[in-house]
Amino acid sequence: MRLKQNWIVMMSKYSPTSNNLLLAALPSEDYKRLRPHLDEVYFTIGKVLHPAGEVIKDVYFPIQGMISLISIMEDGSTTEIALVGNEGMIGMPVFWGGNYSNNCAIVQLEGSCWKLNAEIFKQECLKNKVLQKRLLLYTQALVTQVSQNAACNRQHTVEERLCRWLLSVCDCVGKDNFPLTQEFISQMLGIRRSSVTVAAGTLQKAGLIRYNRGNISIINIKDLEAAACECYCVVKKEYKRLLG
Amino acid sequence: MRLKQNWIVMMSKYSPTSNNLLLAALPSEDYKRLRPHLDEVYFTIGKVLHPAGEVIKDVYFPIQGMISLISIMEDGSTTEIALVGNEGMIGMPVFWGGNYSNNCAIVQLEGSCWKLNAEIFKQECLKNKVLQKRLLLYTQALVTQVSQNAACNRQHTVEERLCRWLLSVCDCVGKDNFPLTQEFISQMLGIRRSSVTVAAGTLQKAGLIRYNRGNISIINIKDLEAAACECYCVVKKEYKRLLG
DNA sequence: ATCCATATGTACGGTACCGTACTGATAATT
DNA sequence: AATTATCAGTACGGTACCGTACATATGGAT
Repeated sequence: MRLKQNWIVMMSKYSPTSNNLLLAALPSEDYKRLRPHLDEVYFTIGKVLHPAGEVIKDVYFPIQGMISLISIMEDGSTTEIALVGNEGMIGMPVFWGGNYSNNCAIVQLEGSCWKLNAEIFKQECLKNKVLQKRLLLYTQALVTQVSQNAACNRQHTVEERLCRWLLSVCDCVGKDNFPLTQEFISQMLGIRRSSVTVAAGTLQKAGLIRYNRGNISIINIKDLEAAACECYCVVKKEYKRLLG
Repeated sequence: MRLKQNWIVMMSKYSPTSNNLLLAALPSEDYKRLRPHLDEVYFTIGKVLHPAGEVIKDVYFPIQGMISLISIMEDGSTTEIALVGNEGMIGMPVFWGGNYSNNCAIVQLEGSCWKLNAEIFKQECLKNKVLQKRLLLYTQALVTQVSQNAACNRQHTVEERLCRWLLSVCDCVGKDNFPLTQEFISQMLGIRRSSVTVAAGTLQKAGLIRYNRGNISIINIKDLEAAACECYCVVKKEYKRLLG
């Protein structure tokens, strides 16, 4: 509850209309036309925005917080495919034309989104060149992230990947501390919970992070970057190039 | 040389104009307008169509053969991100607007492509709704494949992944035997060459495949599917749904 | 026919991570 | 204050895969 109030205070620092970067890039007349259809909704951790394989009824533009796209295998094992913050959008298959995908979208760090009916979004995409262009660039950014994940999962150690992931989360929410249990992280990285404990313990001993019962703080971001695999920088750089 | 002649014989079975499925989906007037700009080029194994990080000058529409998108890490290790055959296109970053990406496109199985100047392609994309729609659907198919790879690399064994990969190659080129060294396969799967030897040996003993000095034959496709991870079917099904 | 380059098979110690289980700490509930 | 639930730390045998090295097979060149 305290956390949520903190967030309301933080909100006042931002524009009251929109701080999703995709929406913010729209010309104001486009935005005005869309505005009546946008509902601000607040989601807490664990909320599934899009279950895998179900037709997407609404798309979401994150304002703060963090949402993960997750692959769930037949045996129930999970792997994070991509991480989406206020630079992006949840529901890209609507833009792409497939209307749904095999991944599920789940809230990792609570926050609010602009909710938009999928059909209205689709109509807007058809006539709005600026939006199209922006969504195509975001598509490439997303593909970059997913590609890097594919290679990273094959090539890098748990500790490197944990560092990378923490840095990404840090960028995504713009804070250096966030509530995340090791259990949750293990599901994102597709590893055992106790593997997270060991890796996080090493990082804690080295003074890079601090762990406190479901709360994690980044202490030394420079060294954390050094301990992370190259994937963090590669993706960050490409996001900057593509989305500015 | 013998192989190449075989291929020329096979060609005669296909339409002489285009058997890339993306191009084939275009209305004939669109295709006619584009046709003068399309050059048929033949590529042999190992040819790099797009180096990582270089602005893409030409896009390619495979007719036969197989092209892989590869991630190359700082230490030189490689991982296949996606596999592209005549259902797809090489050079999607031109469509997406980023103009290049961090992945490189390399020929895995020789064959020919339609080559198209990137600028002309870009102009065509701007005015051609059918092409846009088709490329967006292909985008989602590609994302599906890359996503599944990310999760697969995390969750499945070498043997499962090898089976999956062989089946994918089989679908991609429409033949049940193809020239591929274990060294090459190991680079695609991001593993040691000798790990491929062991896994392929197991499959060979089980009568699923036959290996012969750089040539691999699928003997028992049903059992190979049973030995592969679920990823093969998941991706295949989604390609069918999206691209028909 | 011989040699050589290329491809595959085998071996072996090492290690990163897994599956499982249990213990210990801290917050929430009563 | 006591109890309970949740979360983190630790342990230990097991295994899949790695790095490296060397041996063997095979097709093409001389």
